[in-house]
Amino acid sequence: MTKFEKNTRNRFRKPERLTRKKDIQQLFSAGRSFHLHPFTVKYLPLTGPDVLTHQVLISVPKRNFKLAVDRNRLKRQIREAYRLHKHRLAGLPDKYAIAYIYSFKQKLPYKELENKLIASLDRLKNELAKKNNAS
RNA sequence: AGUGCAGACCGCCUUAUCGCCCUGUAGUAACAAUACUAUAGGGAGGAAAGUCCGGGCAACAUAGAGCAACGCACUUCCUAACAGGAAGGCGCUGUAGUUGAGUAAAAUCACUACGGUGACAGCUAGUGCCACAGAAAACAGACUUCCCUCCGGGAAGAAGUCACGGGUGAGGGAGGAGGAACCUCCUGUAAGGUAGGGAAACCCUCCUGUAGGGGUGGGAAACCCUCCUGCGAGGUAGGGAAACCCUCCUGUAGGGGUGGGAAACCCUCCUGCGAGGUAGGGAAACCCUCCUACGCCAAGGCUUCGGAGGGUAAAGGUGAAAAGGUGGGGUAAGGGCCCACCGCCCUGGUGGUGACAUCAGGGGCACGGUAAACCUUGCGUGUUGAAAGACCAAAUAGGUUUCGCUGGUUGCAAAACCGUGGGCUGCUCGUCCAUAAUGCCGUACCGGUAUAUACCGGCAACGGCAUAGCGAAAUGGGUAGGUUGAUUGAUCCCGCCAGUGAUGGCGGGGCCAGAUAAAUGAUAAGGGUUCCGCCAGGGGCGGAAUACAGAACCCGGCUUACAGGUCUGCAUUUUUU
RNA sequence: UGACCCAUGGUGUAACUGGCAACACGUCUGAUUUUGGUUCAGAAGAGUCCAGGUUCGAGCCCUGGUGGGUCAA
Repeated sequence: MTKFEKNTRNRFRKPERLTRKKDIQQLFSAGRSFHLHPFTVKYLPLTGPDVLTHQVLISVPKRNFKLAVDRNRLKRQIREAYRLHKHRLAGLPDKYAIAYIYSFKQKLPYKELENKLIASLDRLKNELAKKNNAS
């Protein structure tokens, strides 16, 4: 157990974000993915000695939302929801790079976003657990 | 109070919980770096947007000048700079004014006041374009029209028509006479006259012309002959006018009066005569002007068409636009041909820093529009942009070039020490790491062969060369990171001063985001503002809305988007005083 | 972040130096055929992405905006 997961307060700091360009390219070229209504989720195991936690990337395409204000607000709301519910991913042996892509053309209220994100987190955990058992 | 326009400004607030980014302080991980924890402070905009201009900053380039390319364009000022701003000029335009001109009243023009608006250098530097229509679309002149002259009187441009048109026209002068008729003489003209008889009105006769009619006249016909009737030989025209006549006045002679008076004489009436009158009227010869029949003279005239030569550009109604405009004079007709006013151009004076304004003189006018057409003129711009650029470390990885080193002592060896080189992200100290060959040539030396020259071998000394290794530096390329650039600035607030103002100066105070796959969020509660509905009228309850929009190196502008609100000015409407 | 291009009938494209927005396919109607296709004849269908300006006149020139696309890294 790392010190980040030990923390009972739901924080979301810099190391939990996916920032390395190489990792991002790797994730988008080799990662597995599934779709759950507003989100498209991609994930890939992370390797390396420095990895202490899952790393998350949140993206809202410019194609669907022209105004920067709308994109920023959606990303902030998704990040807030992830911050409050990321503990549902605890207990996995490996650490993963995860990309949340909001692929819906209309804005959703925060409550709905939160519910959908919880569902997507549960499904992600199940898929990962299944994969580990199989291997 | 409402509405509209213009300008300036604000552009939701508070609390709690969970979070994010930056900075300071303290603590923990030995220091540092870094991370975590605690705590304090700060954390999107008027447009952060579009990326349309301008600058700072940085790298590279650069002798100077020019060309090209791009941009700008009324003036002066502000500014680091600008395509920005301020003030002004000019053009266009809105409202108001009774101020002036103008009109019947208006329209309209000018002026004044308050605004709005303009990519506002140059088409009298050049080139290009101006569809259709129209005679013509830009050197003005071709066409139509208009005007003049000529093309013909017995010859010719053609045809038609008419004697209509142009002159002359009741001539002029001298003598006789009051004057006319009349007579004599003279004279002018292209022509310039009015039959005979009678005194004359007028009548008669004749000639001629013309119009109409008749003829059992002629003739083939054209036409001729003849007869009858009508017309023509001046004017009811205008003005003047002698003789003469009448009236009146004056004079004179005679006469009358039952007029006056003593008388002289006076008054009045009648008649005659003569002379006269600035008197009145009539009369008309005649004169002047005008008109005119027939005749006469000259010549054809007029109209239309055509031809030749010339004048003119006013007219042509088309077009978005037509060759200065309006009016008058002038002309054969016209024209800036001339003139007045307006416009335009040139020159000069005055005022203004200047754009420009105004005044005077000159030019008669050449100058259509289009430069958001090419272009010309003036001014400006080196190129590239923070993913620019600078620094650091890693993989002790490679390429190329240059330089340096590949030693010494102890020791059997391992190893140690000295020296040398390098690292520890600036220097010193300190500490750590490395210190790894061989060949060839020459010189000297040693050994051998050899009488000597010479030859062979060795070499731990010196010098040189080659390869290899190690190190450093430079350079070029690749991979993935970090720090910096990068937040104290053409800064913000307040006050004073200068300036019409944009703005600038001085003084005091403040520090106000700094992310980098990229920070401002979520939840809850309350409030504010606006609108709607209900209760009801101070107010309360409920519902809805709360815009446009998110920093990315930093500034100055412009443009675009925007719920709602505040202030100021102007205009207008209503109510109250 | 920087550089650049495009927008015209339902679709794909023209319109040269500013002067009546053209062509093909498609659609519709009629003819030919037993019917369909082919073929032939004819017709309809736009005001040029939006707003403003320059000009007598704008698809074209200028300014601002909207949408779409390409390139460099």
